[in-house]
Amino acid sequence: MNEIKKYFERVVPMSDSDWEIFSSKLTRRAFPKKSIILAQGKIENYLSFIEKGMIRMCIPKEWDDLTFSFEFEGNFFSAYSSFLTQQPSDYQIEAITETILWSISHADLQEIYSKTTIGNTLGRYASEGLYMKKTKRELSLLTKNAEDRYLDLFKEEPRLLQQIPLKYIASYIGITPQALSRIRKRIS
Amino acid sequence: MNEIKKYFERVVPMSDSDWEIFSSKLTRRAFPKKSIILAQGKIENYLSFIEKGMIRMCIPKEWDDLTFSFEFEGNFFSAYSSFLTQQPSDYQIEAITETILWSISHADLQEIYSKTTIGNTLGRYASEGLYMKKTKRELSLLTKNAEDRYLDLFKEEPRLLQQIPLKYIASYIGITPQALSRIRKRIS
DNA sequence: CGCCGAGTTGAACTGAATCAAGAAACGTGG
DNA sequence: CCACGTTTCTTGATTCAGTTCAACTCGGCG
Repeated sequence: MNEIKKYFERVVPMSDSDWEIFSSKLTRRAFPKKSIILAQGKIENYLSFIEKGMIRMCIPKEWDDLTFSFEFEGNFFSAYSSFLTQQPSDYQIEAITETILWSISHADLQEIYSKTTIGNTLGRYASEGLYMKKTKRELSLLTKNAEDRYLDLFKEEPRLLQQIPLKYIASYIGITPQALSRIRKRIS
Repeated sequence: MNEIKKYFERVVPMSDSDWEIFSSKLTRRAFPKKSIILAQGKIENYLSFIEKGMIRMCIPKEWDDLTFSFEFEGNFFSAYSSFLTQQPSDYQIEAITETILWSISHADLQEIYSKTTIGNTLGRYASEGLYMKKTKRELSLLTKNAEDRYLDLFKEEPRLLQQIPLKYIASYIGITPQALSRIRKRIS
């Protein structure tokens, strides 16, 4: 759980009392490999920090299961739109490996927003980060070919690509599993 | 300027005093056709409402000028990342036609955030909207072909496609001008 | 043991890029 | 207001990345 405090303090200094308020709201949640953390159509009630494991966000029905993002140890995630609007989520969140989360509920987070000054800073930082990540992906999809997108992903998260099924990576990159298989063969 | 109040009130009710505070900070800015509203590398100082005209956000150097979005009359825009972080903008903003904006500066907006309760609501609403727009575009780029993306754009904003140079639309869709020319021919 | 999902490989096909050249529209100066 | 050069758009021919369909292999699990 100490990892979470470190994460915050990379962004903004946090007083002991702020941390006290925040950490008291955290709930530990564990998910086995391949389990569903948030089903499509459900309302996202949590903002979660990944202590261990990795997850993917996807739309299972779209184009035979489309992956939109992966998240790994030491990062926050949420089905952001659903969490903010409290409407059913278009996206599904799945645990790729066994995963341990520290989660804060929507209601508790609102309370933190009202009780601490850093709440809003962190919230804005989160939304900025998400936005910029999407922007980067947009640029990549528009200007790069599949091979370059694969290499970019590999460069960022080499350790993970070992553990993630090829078909998920392919759908994230925006190509078929066959095409990715050929790319891997070509570059190795 | 009354359009702006209407815009806000679609989102959240606004008291007269809130509106008074807000509107007193608005500056009218006019730009001729093809002029640069914000050059790449400059820091975005404004959040702007389009009273008249249309703009596009682009990266002029990337892949020979890549268009990321269009914005039209009755909407807000900003080089969002630059505005929030007050760092130089990767994007350039250009007036496609003659354009009239009502703009609020970064400093004034901070003041409004502190003076009114709706400021934060509106700010969050703006970032949500931007995020969801990007998400929609991501899905479109991953699952649809160029022709469908063109038809989608046409469906949303038919009046505009007349006025926007084909090459900008092509780069927004993610194809070459030649390919878009052929698509237009095919579907007409 | 046998099955089933995941990955690999091959062959044919297709949407879009690229290269190239001509036509139309546009703006600027004489 | 026309003439010129420049930019934008169109059209054709060729090439290429990635899809689709199909068959085969491998590893894990009931």
